[in-house]
Amino acid sequence: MKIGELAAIVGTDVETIRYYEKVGILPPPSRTAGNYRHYALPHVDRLKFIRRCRSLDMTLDEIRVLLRFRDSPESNCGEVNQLLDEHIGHVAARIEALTQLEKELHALRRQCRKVQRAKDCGILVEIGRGNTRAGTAGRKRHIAGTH
Amino acid sequence: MKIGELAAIVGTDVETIRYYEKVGILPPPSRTAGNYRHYALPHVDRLKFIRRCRSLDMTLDEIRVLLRFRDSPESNCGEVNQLLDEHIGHVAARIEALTQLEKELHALRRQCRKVQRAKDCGILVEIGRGNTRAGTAGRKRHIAGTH
DNA sequence: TGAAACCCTGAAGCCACTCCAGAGTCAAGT
DNA sequence: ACTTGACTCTGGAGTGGCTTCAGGGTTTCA
Repeated sequence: MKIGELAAIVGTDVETIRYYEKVGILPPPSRTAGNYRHYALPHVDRLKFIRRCRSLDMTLDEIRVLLRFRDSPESNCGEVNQLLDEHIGHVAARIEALTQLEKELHALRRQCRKVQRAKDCGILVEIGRGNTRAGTAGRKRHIAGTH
Repeated sequence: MKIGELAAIVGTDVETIRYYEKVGILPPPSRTAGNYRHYALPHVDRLKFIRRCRSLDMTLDEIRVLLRFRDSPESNCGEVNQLLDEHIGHVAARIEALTQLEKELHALRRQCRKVQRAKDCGILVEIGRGNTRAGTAGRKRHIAGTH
C-alpha cells in the first residue's frame, strides 16, 4: 500500500509517517518503480504500536525502548515494566502540579469580580505582588505544560 | 543593575531575560559604556510579573495581553478576566485528559505482573492490539503533554 | 598586571511534529 | 493520446520557550 493508505488506516498524517522514518523509528520501506514508498502489514502494526504509545503520551525515546523489546521477543521485559512505572509517575506528578496550579488560578480569579479599570483589577494587582510561589508549572519537568 | 543581578533577584536565567527582550516582552534597557544592559526597578517588576505568569503556565502571548492591560491602567479589564477564565478551562481540560491517561496506563501496567520474556509481556501485547482509543494525550491541545 | 567572573552577539539545538514550495507520478475520464 | 486532478517525492523552515554554545569583549579584585 502507499503512504496515504497507511495514513488512513492508522489515522495519522502522511508527514508524520515520513517523520518517523527520518528519525529512525519506522524502518524505510521498499519503493515502487516511481519511487513511492510501499508498505505492508508489519508496517501497519508497527505504526499502530507507535501511535498507541504516543496516545499514552510517551516520548519517541520511550517508544524506541519498547520497540526494541517488541523486536526481541526472547529478551527479559523487566525494563518495559520499569519504563511504564516511571511514565505513570511522570503523569501523576503532572496531574498534581496542574491541580495545584488550578487552585492558584481560581484564587487569582476571585480577586476580580467585575469589569473595571485595569489599575484596580485585583488580578493584575495580585500577579504584580512579588509572592511567586516558584510553582512547579513553569519549571523544567518531564511532563510538559498546558499548551 | 546588571543582567546577572536582575536574574538573581527574580530567580531566572540570564539567557531567559535576553530571550524575553528578543521576543519583545521585556523592553530593551539602556546600556553602559561597555555595552552592558543596565536595569532599574520597573524592569524587576515587569520581569517578576512575567515569571509569575509563566509559573501559572501562561503562554507568552497570553502574558503579552496581560502586560498590555498592566501598561494601560485606565482601560477596561474584562478581557483579563476572560483570558484567565479560558486559561483555567485549559488547565481543567488538561487535568481531565491526564487523569484518563493515568487510568489507561494503570490498566496497561496490570497486564504484566512479573518479569518474563518480551513476547509474553502483557504490556507489549496489549499495546500491539489495535484498540487505540484516539486519546486526547497525543493530539493537538492547548495545554501540552507530559514531557 | 593578570586571572576570574561577568557580559556581549548570533546561531544552533531541543521535541514531535506541521507546513510549504516545487517537482514528479499515476489513474480516470474524454 | 491527452488532460486533469489526486497523490507522492525531497528538502527546508516554522512552532514555543527556552538552553547551550562558540568566540569574543569588559570589569573587578588581589
